[in-house]
Amino acid sequence: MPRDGGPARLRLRQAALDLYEQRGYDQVTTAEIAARAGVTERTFYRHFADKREVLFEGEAALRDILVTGVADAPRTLAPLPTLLWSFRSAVSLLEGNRRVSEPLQRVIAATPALRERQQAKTAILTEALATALRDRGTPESTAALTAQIGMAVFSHVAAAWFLHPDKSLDKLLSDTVEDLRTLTAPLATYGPEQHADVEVPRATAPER
Amino acid sequence: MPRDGGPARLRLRQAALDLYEQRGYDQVTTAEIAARAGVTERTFYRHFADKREVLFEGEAALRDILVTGVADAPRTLAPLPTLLWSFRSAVSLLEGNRRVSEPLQRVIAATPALRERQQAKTAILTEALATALRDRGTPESTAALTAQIGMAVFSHVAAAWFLHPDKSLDKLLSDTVEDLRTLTAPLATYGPEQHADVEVPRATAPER
DNA sequence: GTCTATACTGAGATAGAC
DNA sequence: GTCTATCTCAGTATAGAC
Repeated sequence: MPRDGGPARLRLRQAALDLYEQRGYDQVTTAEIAARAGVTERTFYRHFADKREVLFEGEAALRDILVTGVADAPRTLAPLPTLLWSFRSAVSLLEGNRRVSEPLQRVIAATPALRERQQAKTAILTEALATALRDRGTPESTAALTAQIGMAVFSHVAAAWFLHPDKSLDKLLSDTVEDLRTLTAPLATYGPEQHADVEVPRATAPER
Repeated sequence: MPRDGGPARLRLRQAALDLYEQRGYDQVTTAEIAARAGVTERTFYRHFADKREVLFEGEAALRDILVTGVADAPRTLAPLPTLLWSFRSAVSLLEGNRRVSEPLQRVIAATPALRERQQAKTAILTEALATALRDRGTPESTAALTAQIGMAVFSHVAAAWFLHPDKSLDKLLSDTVEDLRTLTAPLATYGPEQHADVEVPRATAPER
């Protein structure tokens, strides 16, 4: 019997993706996936925590690349440029996996339960980036915010890349950074005092 | 039997929060929640789509406030300041619901499945803000990115508010905006050409 | 309101890789 | 020998169909 990462695990992943794509996520049972991979249902659950997790193996690989990128970035870079530097180090990983990630993203987009899981994975990745920033000296107080801004940029680039397969990731990244600069430019004049004279509607608090 | 929003629904929400807090989310069955609320398990599922949804009624109220805030913001404001303006309109909602939202956030934080759902709700809220921005003329291309940046600020403020209950939300918001300005300041010198001479590590593409 | 499919868990046993 | 992947069997609870 092969060890971890062996054929069984890989066959389960491929079987799951195939079946989810053919018939839709909720029309597929874990028993079917296991059968197609040539193992029992219980084995499926020994490899993957649940029916969704089988599609998200690749997230860990991306996370490792990005965290390593942050650790390896020039020490002179500020926090947000550090993240951008790290993103560029993942470009070839993304480009190389397009063949797999495109059908994967289609299946995820079509299934609420899978979208939920992907958002959770993104949150984990964001937290990992925040930790990586703290490890290289970014202050506690801003590491989390920086990571969130960075992930917003990254997600935006990834989304644009699926819509415009012809454009290069490098180009999309610098375009998005340009957008971010434009968006945050008006903050130069933002302050609490500036708005003190503006009528701000105060909603009365219901339940929540 | 009362209609939607009636006592039964409210009792179910309170019963679920109490039980989840006392014994932990996965140690509570929907049958128990229903019994404590004095209804059948079937009634639970008539009111809420699943075991998680019962805790997230308040998200819709927050979403309505924020979307309305965006629609009502002065037309002269740029996209991101529009969101900040909207956030200030929700301050009293948040302050008024602190008594409820604190135990709620504790339960959610302690349960992976509930955190996942909350992230999904945040994603829905982000999309609603992007749509609200588009409705007032923000270009397609930047509305989504703006909404993501805005939600990062909002989440950051909310998190800080739970850690520092003494500080005012208004103060935390302007502090966070100040942080955002500082973070994005170095982008002025960012560009693809600037990094062309820097050695960027290219990872070899595994699976994903 | 009733019935049921199926996602998921636990304990215990086997067997091959090291 | 240990470790780990796999299977068997039995069970519970969620959520959807009727």
